[in-house]
Amino acid sequence: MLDLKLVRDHPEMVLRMLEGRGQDTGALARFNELDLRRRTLLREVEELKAKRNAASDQVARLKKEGRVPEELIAENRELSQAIKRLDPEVAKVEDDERQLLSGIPNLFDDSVPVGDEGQNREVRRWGVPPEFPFEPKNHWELGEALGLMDFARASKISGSRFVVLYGALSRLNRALIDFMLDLHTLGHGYREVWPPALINSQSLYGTGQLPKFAEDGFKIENSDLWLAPTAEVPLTNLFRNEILEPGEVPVSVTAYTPCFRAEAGAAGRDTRGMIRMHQFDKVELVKVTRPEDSMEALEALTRDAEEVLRGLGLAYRVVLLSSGDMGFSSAKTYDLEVWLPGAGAYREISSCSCFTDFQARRAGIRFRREKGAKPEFAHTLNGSGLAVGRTMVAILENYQNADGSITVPEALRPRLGGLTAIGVPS
RNA sequence: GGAGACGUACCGAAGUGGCCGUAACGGGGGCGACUCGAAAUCGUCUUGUCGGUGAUGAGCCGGCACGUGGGUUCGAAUCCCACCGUCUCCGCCA
Repeated sequence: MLDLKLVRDHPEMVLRMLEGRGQDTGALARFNELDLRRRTLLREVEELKAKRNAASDQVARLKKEGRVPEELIAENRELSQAIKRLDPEVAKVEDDERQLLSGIPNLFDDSVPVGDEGQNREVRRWGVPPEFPFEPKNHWELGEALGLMDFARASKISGSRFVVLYGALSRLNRALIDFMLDLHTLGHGYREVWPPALINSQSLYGTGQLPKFAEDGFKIENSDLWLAPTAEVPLTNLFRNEILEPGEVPVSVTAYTPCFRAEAGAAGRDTRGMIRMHQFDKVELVKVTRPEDSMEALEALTRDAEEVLRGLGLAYRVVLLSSGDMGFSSAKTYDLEVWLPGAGAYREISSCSCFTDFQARRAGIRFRREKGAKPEFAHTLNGSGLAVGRTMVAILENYQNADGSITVPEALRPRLGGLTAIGVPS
């Protein structure tokens, strides 16, 4: 959520942002109208309340003297009735304004290229896409041929966009989670967290998934709980409505969770394979920083995510997203795209974003610079470190051999009991 | 799931219709005094938010907040209702 006063006093900034994101700018005019109306009403009702409070004190004083000021009480009754009429009106306008404001996306950083997807900018590449003396296969062809990846039975159990993994692939999935968590905790100084995977609507509101993106989530029936779409939600909401003391900032936390997404708008896209699932595993990185440190923290967080790909020897590139391609809450986003030989393309495997104070304002995440100082909104960041399913996809496609077996990346071998290849008796 | 108790500031906790909300009392923390320094002691300060007015500062004026939301009342932390959470006991259970 943007700062109310910023929207009020600097509409030109908001306008530029909405245009850059390719969004309807009408919200701004509606906001001004509502804000003016709210403040007018508020003044009116607050004046009445001040009068009533003063009169009530007066009643108390007179009663103490043994008098019963019938007239004053009658006057006050009328004041109260007027307040009772106005209060719901104020509440309604406040609610409308909040709803409108919470539907306005975040301002984007000056370094973000303005425009649509075509303006996305590759900032660096790492590694060399492997050459194959044969036609490289898709991960699902490889996985199914090995008998270790089963979409048919997943569909029987659950439906489309689910997968069953067996044996070495199931173990590879587990090893990847372990590898990533160890790298980030032991190597990059993150604190490991094991959070809930069912999340209440307040928390989803705090990170910006609600109210705008309700159709992307799975909601539990007869309950206020949702399946977590990403560990970003529980990790960031760890600090919701809290004031962090000077020594506690910056915060770096990481968690593995299963993630659940309805993929409502993705009909027909990535229908085959493990790229776009209703359920997938992800290791997430979250940071909470002081405002002046957040852009540098985004660079650090992105590098932390890149380290996973480097450790696994997977070629990738880093893409700075344009204003029109960025997420709703983000001020600046780097996507990590891994090379997939089966697809012959770089595909997103991590998205690292700085949300400035946008989530912090919604979620009430604040900090103090010094003991006793006034609390300020912190900045929040997150990134995938990495999406586990897509990492497995990348390993299968990049490490495939002519006979359909998969070489295990060196870094993972200790976690797979020394296994060097999947699919051939060694 | 059933029964009971509880929810007030950074922590503990008092307050049972107005003189009780920065909010008693205790602790913690900041600043100061004493001290060569420290401890002990003493003094003092320690919520946030919205609106108005200032300059988007300081200050001042006002509204709101005693888990959340309603209700009763001229007036609610206090009485009533619903919901949420915590604890204890019982039941069930990986």
